[in-house]
Amino acid sequence: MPPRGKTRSAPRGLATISDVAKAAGVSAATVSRVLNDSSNVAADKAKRVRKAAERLGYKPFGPAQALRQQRTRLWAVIIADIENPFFTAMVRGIEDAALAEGHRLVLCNSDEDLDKEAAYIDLAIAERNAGVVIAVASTNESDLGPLVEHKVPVVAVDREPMRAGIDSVVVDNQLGAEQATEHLIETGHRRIACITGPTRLSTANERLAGYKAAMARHGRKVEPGLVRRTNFKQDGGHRAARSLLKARPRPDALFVANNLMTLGALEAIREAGLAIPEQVAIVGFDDAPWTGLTDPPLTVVAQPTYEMGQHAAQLLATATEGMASRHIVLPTALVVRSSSRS
Amino acid sequence: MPPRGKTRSAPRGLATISDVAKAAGVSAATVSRVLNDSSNVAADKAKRVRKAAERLGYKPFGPAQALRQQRTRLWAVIIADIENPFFTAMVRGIEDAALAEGHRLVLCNSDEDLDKEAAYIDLAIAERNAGVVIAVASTNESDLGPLVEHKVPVVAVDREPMRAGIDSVVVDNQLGAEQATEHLIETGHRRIACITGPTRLSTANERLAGYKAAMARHGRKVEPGLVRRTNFKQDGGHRAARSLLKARPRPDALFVANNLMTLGALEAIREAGLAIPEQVAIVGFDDAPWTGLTDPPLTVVAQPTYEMGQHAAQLLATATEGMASRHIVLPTALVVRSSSRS
DNA sequence: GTGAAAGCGCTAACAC
DNA sequence: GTGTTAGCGCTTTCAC
Repeated sequence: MPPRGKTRSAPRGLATISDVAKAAGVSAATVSRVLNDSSNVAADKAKRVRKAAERLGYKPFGPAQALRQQRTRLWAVIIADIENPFFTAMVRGIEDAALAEGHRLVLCNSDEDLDKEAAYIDLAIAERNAGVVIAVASTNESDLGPLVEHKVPVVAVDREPMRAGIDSVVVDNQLGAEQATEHLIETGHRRIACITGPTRLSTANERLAGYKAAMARHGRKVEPGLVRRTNFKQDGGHRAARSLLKARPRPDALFVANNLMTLGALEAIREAGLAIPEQVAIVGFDDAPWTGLTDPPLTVVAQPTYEMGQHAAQLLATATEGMASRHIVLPTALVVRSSSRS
Repeated sequence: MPPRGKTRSAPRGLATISDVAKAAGVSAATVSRVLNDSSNVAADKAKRVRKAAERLGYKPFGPAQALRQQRTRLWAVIIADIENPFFTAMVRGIEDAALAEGHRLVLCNSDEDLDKEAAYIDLAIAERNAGVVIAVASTNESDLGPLVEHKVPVVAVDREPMRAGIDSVVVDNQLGAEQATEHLIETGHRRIACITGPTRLSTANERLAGYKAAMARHGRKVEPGLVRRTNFKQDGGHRAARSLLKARPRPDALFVANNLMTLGALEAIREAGLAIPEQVAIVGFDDAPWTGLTDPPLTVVAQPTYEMGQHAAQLLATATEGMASRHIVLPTALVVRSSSRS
């Protein structure tokens, strides 16, 4: 038995296109044409259709459209950590822009896990999502191949994927890190350590590269012992900073390449009973609502997170088959507060 | 022309159910029966079907299922502020549980706006979403009627909607606020102010009620001038605290009923150059990654946010037509740090 | 136990 | 310009 009985105008369920057609005295095809203005329809009929649709509260049924057209109006947003305010602000930028384009977001939290990410990518394909915005779990290992093969438009954000030909929106991580490090050098710090993320993330590598570049430019040697790699989470930053602060001679400044890590590093410094910035200075990456209110307020490399999301949505909305890939690199800005200088 | 040519096994697009049927030498109906184990199928045939499906990488096409069954596997999550870590942690709880149940989340940010919320509710209905988790924009004005009428299962979280018969997951806001206020009283504060949210939010009202209850129980008069209502955002907390701190005699303690507001209040206290907790103590509502690292570390009423999300998902997954509504009230916990006592 | 057939709501090709 | 028709992929009767 079909889900509902024979077509009828009784308003139990939602109005369908043929309800509207009947009410307007035209065919379903004409209703479709009017509502998608895909072809010329006589003005009076068009008006009747619109009025009927309005009156019946007609909304086209997404799944039916999707079945017919083999694509939905849903964008999958695959991010690595939904609890990181950085991604959250970005998602908000995507959402605002998506809404304007008539798209909705399916939220996918890959949790920095390649398997979970792959599963979400498969789902996006199986469900014929109209596009995917992804902050890859790994620059080298994340496999965007299936998306490309199935012609699902993809935009990479924050983290640059290995694969060529993918639209992307990132910030100039290296320059941002360079400025942060340079700032620490110029404020008179001698032993500057760097805490960054795993090698599989382009952001972690570029920020480390920026740190090294600044050190080199100022004739400083990069001591391997002063560079730590860990996860991009609070606990990682905490562990790395704790271990760094045990080194003798102790580092007198920390450049921490991620917002949550910075929180962890702050904890570690506090636990060690060290004064900031007198004994240890600290500069973080990415601004957040709380950076001005920590003890002391944090100097950070701010990123235009919301705008990254907007740009990503824009790229997705304008993606066209066969078009050359587009890459947007947004600038960062050093926000100096008191964690780096007295 | 149909979207794809005649059915063929060529693997350009995704495998369909009839591809699997052909490969297994059975009918599409049988494939469906096997994959949904909806009816008995001979063991050998079942095995052939499963093997074929596996080999072809077959994934049922969501929209087609949705069209047939008049419902999707998507849950709409309508929250008021995606940039608030409180909601974010909750969403994560929902997501983890949803994944386990085979559901995906469509993220909707109502932005505390009734129109945006209504639009998202309409969309959830039009798209036949399988369920809705909602933190209403207004206890009194948010209209869940359409969802109920169209039999879309709904679970309210965080904020209790007016409408009866809706499953909900909330915390004991009043008790939490009472304990926070009592703590301020017991640590010797005399003029305790309260900054809470707009009257349209049950959480704002209940937390205010808790404040008043504690004051009353200890024989304190509630001075209207020491109660402020504003939005649940950082700027609201900032403005309210700034104005409160100008009062003479000045309040010597602030109970702030929301996490972002607390950040704003902290700013205001800092700008006024007052020592915390000596000149002004402060207790916030809701814990967050940064609460232990502000200057000074914040005493807060912690909420089980992730668990709220999980419970909401559980309720949604087990919602049954005609069932009595279920209400889960989770406890809060006072986390005492140094912003309330030296 | 299993296949054939119908139809969910929609759009695009085709006729006129 | 507009109606008729077919069919997207799937599930669920119905008939055997």
